[in-house]
Amino acid sequence: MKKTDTDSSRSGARVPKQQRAWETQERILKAAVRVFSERSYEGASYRLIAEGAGVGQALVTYHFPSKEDLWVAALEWTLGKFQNRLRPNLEALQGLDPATRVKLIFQDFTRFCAEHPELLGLLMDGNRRDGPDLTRVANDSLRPTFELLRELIEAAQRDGTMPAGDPGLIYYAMIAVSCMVFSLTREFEQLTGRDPREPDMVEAQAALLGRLFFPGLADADGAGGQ
Amino acid sequence: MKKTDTDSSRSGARVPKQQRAWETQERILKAAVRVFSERSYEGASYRLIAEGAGVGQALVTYHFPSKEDLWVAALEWTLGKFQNRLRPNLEALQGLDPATRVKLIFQDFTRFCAEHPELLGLLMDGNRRDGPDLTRVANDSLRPTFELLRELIEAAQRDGTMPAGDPGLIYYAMIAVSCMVFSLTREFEQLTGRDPREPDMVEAQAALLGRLFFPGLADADGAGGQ
DNA sequence: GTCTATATTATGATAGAC
DNA sequence: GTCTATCATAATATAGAC
Repeated sequence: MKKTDTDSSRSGARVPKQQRAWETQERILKAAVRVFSERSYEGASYRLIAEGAGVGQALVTYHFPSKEDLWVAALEWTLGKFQNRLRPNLEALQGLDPATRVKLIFQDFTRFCAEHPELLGLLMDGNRRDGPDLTRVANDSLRPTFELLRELIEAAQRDGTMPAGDPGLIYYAMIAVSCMVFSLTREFEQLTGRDPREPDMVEAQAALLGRLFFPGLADADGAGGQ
Repeated sequence: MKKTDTDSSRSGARVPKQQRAWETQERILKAAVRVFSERSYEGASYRLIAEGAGVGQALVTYHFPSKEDLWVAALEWTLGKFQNRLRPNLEALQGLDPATRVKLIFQDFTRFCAEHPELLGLLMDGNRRDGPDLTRVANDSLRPTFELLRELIEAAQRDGTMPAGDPGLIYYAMIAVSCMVFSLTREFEQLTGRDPREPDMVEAQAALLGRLFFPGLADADGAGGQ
């Protein structure tokens, strides 16, 4: 966001202001993600977020002048967390065939969604409003990963290791299977008596995703399929 | 909701009050579903809903004393629409094997979701709040359909015509594939250039659902696969 | 059943001291 | 960068006339 602090070298023992500011921003973002997720975009208020971050309300407005700004930052922060997790995986998987790569990436995304159920809520809130912000997030943050995976999916389809169908629809179907049950937790608990976030359920969900989208692939990875 | 108006037979040409009230309630519910869907639970206001229904704000409060009441009514109204569509299908499909029945029911649900993308938003809003209302809706409106389909899924798994895995997770995976892309419309449009609600995309989505969850079943129904 | 008017509270955003 | 105080607006809900 701000960046470029030449930092403590000149001012001796004093804690550099920019660094304090950055820590504050992180605390605000963390609280913002939680509140946006619990109460939706419109239900989240500067006051609640400031309270959650342990700062004054006006300070939140200082760092994120409008609510939309704060929402974009919160979403990009969450997406960034997954990108940081995806990057090393992509390198480690480079030798493998396309289908296996897609499979392992989405199975990891499933685990990520279990730990970060807030992501889907943030995205759905963005899809309700019509502003230009979602467009920006989609093109800047979502598109690169989407294009990469779409190409892998198409390659896997040519190999015959993934089902036929529009790659965009398949991509979104995998996203859906990965994350939706973790955003309908209460409902699922009410109907089945089980919490989908329990570790064995998460692994069962990852295994199911593998079985659905990669029926021809051996269930190779550690997590057994129920 | 109210019912029992002995009606015009006695009072001549006068329009019975109860019937007017019921029509008003329907107009309110229709507007409520739209506003809840566009602005989420917290962002929807009595004023906006009243405006959309063409009535005064206080009249909405009269028919639905609290916002939660209105949300429950809006959700149950939407769920009722699908139930009414499901019921005749269930009878017509009675002779068929379990897998085919599940498949056709969910493919119809996919089409329903394309026409009613508001459903997922309503449910997700309910899953954020913790009140007793979602519990009530889950047990009263969701559970019967869930139990019915869960049993069919289990039967299809015994036949070997559906993949292995926790039936609850599979049920929610099918729900996810059916409806999520229609609630992330703007994102999908931005990334792929196509509107998932276009008729051919809806049918492609229904066909994909069939291919994913019923790989052993012939693509029998009218809608061709991609 | 439907309306107008209003009480009360909370919101997003700003001003200005430090 | 962070705080306290405040403005203008909009929210849910209620009261009372018709």
